[in-house]
Amino acid sequence: MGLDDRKLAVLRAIVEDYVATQEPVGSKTLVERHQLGVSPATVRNDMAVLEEEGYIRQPHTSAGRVPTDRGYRLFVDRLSRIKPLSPAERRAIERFLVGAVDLDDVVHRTVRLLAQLTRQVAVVQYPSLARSKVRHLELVPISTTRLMVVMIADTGRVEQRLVELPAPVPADDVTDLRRLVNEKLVGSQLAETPPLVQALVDESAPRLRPAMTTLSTVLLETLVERHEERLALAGQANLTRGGLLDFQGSLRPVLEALEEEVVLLKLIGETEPSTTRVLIGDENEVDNLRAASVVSTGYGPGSTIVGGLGVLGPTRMDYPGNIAMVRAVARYVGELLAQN
Amino acid sequence: MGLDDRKLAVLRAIVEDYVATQEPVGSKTLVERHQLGVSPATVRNDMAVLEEEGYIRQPHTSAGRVPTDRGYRLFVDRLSRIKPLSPAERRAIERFLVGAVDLDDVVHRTVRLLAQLTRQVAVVQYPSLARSKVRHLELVPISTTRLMVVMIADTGRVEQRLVELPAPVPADDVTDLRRLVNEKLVGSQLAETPPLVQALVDESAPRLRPAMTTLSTVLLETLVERHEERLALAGQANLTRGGLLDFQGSLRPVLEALEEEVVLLKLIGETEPSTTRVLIGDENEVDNLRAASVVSTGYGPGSTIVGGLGVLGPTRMDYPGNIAMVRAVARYVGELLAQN
DNA sequence: GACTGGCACTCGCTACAGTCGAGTGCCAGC
DNA sequence: GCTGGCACTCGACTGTAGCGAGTGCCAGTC
Repeated sequence: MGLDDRKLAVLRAIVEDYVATQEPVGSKTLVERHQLGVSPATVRNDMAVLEEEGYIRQPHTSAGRVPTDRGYRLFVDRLSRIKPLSPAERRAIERFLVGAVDLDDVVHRTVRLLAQLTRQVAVVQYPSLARSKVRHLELVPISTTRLMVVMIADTGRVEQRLVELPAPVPADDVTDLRRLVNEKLVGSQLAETPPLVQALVDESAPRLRPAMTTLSTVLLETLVERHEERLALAGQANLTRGGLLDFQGSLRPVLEALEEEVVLLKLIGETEPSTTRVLIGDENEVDNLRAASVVSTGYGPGSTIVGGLGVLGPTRMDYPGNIAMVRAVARYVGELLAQN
Repeated sequence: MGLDDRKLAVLRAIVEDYVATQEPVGSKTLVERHQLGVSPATVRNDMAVLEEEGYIRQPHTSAGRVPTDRGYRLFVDRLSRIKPLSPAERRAIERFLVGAVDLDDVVHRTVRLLAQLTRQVAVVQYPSLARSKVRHLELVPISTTRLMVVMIADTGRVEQRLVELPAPVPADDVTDLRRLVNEKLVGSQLAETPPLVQALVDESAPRLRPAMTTLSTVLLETLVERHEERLALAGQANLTRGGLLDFQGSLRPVLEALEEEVVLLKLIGETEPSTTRVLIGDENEVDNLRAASVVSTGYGPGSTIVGGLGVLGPTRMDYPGNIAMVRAVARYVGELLAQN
């Protein structure tokens, strides 16, 4: 494990060159491009050690070296500093996000912005319902036995569901139902509503009981259990950059994984708060994405986190740059949400 | 132009074989696989004519023949019968679509179903707002100067927008506003609302005038002018089937085109009612999709049309099969919508 | 002891030649 | 008008050879 400073410098140089050129890098070109102050032969010795330790490998005997997942990991953890954004990028972010009129708009703009800045596939999770509070519940009668439930969350998210009532409910009763659910649920965290919803049924007048029961089932189902999470995706065309070299020639598995919302949520769904997470190659547990890396972070108004966002690309990506972008975009989005 | 029956049969055989095998088809294999009742030499003569007329071409001298866009066009128009669905497919459609709880659900299930059945990229347009009628407008006060406008359309579509009011509006006034907009707009076709919305401003009491003006602007903006159209996409991974042979080796342009909602809408946005539209290769006007074909149709409850859906794939696709699928799915979705 | 220059070796890439065979166009004959 | 036959084309594949980038190792130097 004894990697002295120069060996680390060599690894850094290899990663940087490989990311830039997309070609295995050899000892000679390495000393030419970076001022390592030693000869190619020395670098070769260092490379041999790095290879033994599993940080780099040779695609075939007598080709240059390529970083392994482990090498990228070391690079990200210890050898790179987050690249500050250029003024142009900073401006792009601001310009892109002002003028968003509602949450949908914010999410869509964000995901496109991120895809454009990083030139990778971008993913943005809508603010998680589980982390949202109920701001208002509206019941709109569609017919006497049909109700449209519209839930507005404090994060700006709006969900609706059609409810089929067991029996006709007069308009006055709908008013009562509306008052009751709002009194009870507004302001509460969605993840914690189940007991409240249950109480709602227990406490409501017998007259309202059947309707309330149905309503509560739907509320629980839609808002808490079911496909509560949504996300937006952009920049899939970026996967085709770098010819077919990345992803060993087949985009298939990657495209398939991108169609699975569950998979993506697991990847960018925030775990630890406010740090930027980097998953490199094998580290993520999706088989189809063994050749991909993910950079993600949480976002939200102020210091709270309501959802995740990130980018996905080949392991051979510009980590410092992408990490910087993801963070910056997350911060801007957070500010935007805080304003509402 | 004089193509006798046998020449047409040869063309049909070429298309079918090429679609199935993905390889240029020669005269000998053709007579072996189809009972044409003539010798390879004769077929060769016919092929020469077909080539002269532009229906087929040779990738290189002395290879087999491949249909041109023009050849596919003739095939679709005159040489193919729509393939009836297999019972399994029929069942798959039914099973997939029952249990959809709301419009979002219907659209998502539909697009996945279509992608799975056809093994192509599927696109489903949400019911167009322009073709929807207003069922209900809800105004939810978020704060004294903020209003959430929720519009529920008869097609099940729900749109919301945040409105920033010029001055605080008391709760009673909100009630009045709600009553007014609903009285005026419910039941009207969205495309025809602009004059109604204008009238709304003119007729409202001076006290409500400022709020109503803002409200009307937003209504017009969101519901009529702006991104009124939405769509869902699935099956992009299917583009990678057939190796890199389709799309001459580069998915890039296709993936890019698929990210442009406007482009897709133009492709599947219905024009003539209720017919199935087939655009082959060059026929569609998007440069990036010159190598792709689109099969699309309109759908809606009963005989009205509220949106479009379709599939996109290489020109070398199973037209009869895909046409059948697209039609069948559109019909089922229409029935589903009619039930609501 | 660490670094360096030199050297033999590996091996993928490219170019080139040769062969194979699927497929064609044409033509004479039925 | 169809057919069998035939010469021809040309891409795909195979094998060989040379090139060159890159390596590992070793002996020599500071």
